[in-house]
Amino acid sequence: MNNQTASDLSPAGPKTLVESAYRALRRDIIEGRLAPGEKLRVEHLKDDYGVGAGTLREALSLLISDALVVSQGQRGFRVAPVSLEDFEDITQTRVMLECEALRQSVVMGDDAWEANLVAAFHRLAKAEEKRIGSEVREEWEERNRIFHEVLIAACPSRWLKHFLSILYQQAERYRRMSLYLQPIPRDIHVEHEALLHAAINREAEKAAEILAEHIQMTFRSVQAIPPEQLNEKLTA
Amino acid sequence: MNNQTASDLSPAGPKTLVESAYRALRRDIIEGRLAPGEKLRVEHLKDDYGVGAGTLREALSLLISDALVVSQGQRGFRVAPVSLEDFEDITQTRVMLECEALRQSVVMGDDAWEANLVAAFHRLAKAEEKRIGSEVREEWEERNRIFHEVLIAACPSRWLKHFLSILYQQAERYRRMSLYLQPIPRDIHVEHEALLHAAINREAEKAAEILAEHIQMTFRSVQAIPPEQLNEKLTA
DNA sequence: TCAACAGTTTTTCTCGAGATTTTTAAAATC
DNA sequence: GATTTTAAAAATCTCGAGAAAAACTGTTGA
Repeated sequence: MNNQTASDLSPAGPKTLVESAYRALRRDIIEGRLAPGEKLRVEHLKDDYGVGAGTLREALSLLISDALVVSQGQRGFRVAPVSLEDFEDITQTRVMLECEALRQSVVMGDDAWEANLVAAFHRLAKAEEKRIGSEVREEWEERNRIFHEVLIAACPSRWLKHFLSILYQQAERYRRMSLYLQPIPRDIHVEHEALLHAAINREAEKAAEILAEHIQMTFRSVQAIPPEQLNEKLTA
Repeated sequence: MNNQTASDLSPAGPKTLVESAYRALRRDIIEGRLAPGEKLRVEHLKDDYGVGAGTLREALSLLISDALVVSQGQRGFRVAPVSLEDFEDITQTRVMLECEALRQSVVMGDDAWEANLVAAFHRLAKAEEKRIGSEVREEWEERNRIFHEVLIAACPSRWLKHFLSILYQQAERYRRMSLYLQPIPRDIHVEHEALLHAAINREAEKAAEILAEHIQMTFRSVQAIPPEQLNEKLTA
C-alpha cells in the first residue's frame, strides 16, 4: 500500500477515538444530517460525538481530505457547501476517470475478478428488489458502492482509484438529496445488468459508454428537480 | 470556492500555528529532509517545529490529504513511502488528467489567460538561464509550478485542477530526488517553449501531445538511474 | 542458537484549561 | 436613522499533563 488517505483509513474497525469521530461525522455529512455550509462548532460537537476538543479537531482535519469539510484559518470549520455546478463538475470528472479505470479493469481483470463482479451484482440485485424501505436503503447504498468498486478493481492505478473513491463519496451526498424527490423514473437494475454483461464479455468500450450514461443520468435527475425545491437543500 | 483541501488552504500567509507547521512539514517532506518511510514521532517533532503535540498532530492530519503522510491507528504517522511503481502511476495519471485539462484550457482561455501564460513563461525562462545555482533552484521550482498551473488555469473543472495539484506535489518530490543524478540531458526550455506556442496558437491536441511527452520524460529520467543509486533514495 | 516471555521504556492517544481572535450586542456619535 | 465605537460574549486555537498502547531489552527456557 503506497498512498493512503483518510477515506481508506484502516479498512478494519476504528481503533482510535479520532477515527470513530471521523466516521460518524462523515456519515452525518454525506447523509445530510449536517447541512451543507453549516458551521461546525467544536465546543458543541465534542459533546454530540463524545470526544475531547482536540480529538474532534483532528477528525475534522481528516475530513478535509475528502473535501467534505472546509476551513479558513482562525474562523473554524464548515460543512462543504454544495451547488449544481459542483455536482456537474463531479459528474464530468467522474465519468472521465471511472470510464478509463473501467476500460483498464475490463482488459486486465482475471477470473477471480469476474467472480467477484458477479457476486457483487447479485448482492446488489437482491437489495434492489426491496428498494422501497428506508432501512434497506443503507444496505442498497453499501452494495451499490461495492459494485462500482469491484467493476474497476482490476485497474492497476492506485491513484485513479483513490480519486474515484473521493468523487464517489461526493456524488453519494448529492444523490441522497435527490432520492426524496426523484422525478425521472430510472430502471437502475437494467443499467447495472448491462454494465455487468459488457464487462464480463470484455467489451471495454461498450462498458465505458454504458457507465458514462449511468453516471450522467444521476446528474440529470438532480438537474430536473425544480429549482425551488432544490434550494431548500442546496444552500451554497 | 467550492471544494478546498489542505494543499490550497488559505492562499495568503499562514494565520495559525497549525498551518505554518503544516507548511514547514510539507516542505521538508517534498524536499527530502524527512526521508520516505521515516517515522514521525510527535514528541520529537513538536520541539523541532516549535509547537505543541496536539497542534503537530493536526498538521500531520492535514498532510494526509496530500498523501505525503500515512498513518495507521495506534501506530503513529510516517512519511509516505516512495517507489518506482508509484511514480509511474503518478506520471500516467497526471498525463491523463493534465492533458485533458490543457485541452479544455486551450479551447476556453481568453486574452488575459494568454497574457498570464506569456508572463509565466518569461519568468520561468529567466530562471532557466541561471539554473545551476542551488538557491535559484527554489526559484525555478516555484516558477515551473506556476507555469504549469497557468497552462491549465482556463480549464473550468475545479476537481481536475484539485487532483492535479496533488499529483504535481507528488511528482515534485520524485523529481527532486532525481535532479542530483540526472543522467538524460533534457533541454527543458525547448519543451516549455513548444508548449507555450502550441497553447497560444490554440492547437489543443498538439499541446496535449507535447505535454504528455514532457511529463513522461521526467519519469524516464528517473527510471534510467541505475537501481543501486536509486535504492539509497527509494526506501519503499 | 533460537524462541518465548515479562518488565521497562518509549510513544501514541486523549482530555481539560488558558490565551487570542472573531463575533455579537449595545452605546455613542454624526 | 445610520454609521462608528466600545464592551461583552462566544468560539477558535494552543498547550501541557495523564491514561493506554506499542516497542524495546534483557532474561529464561528449550
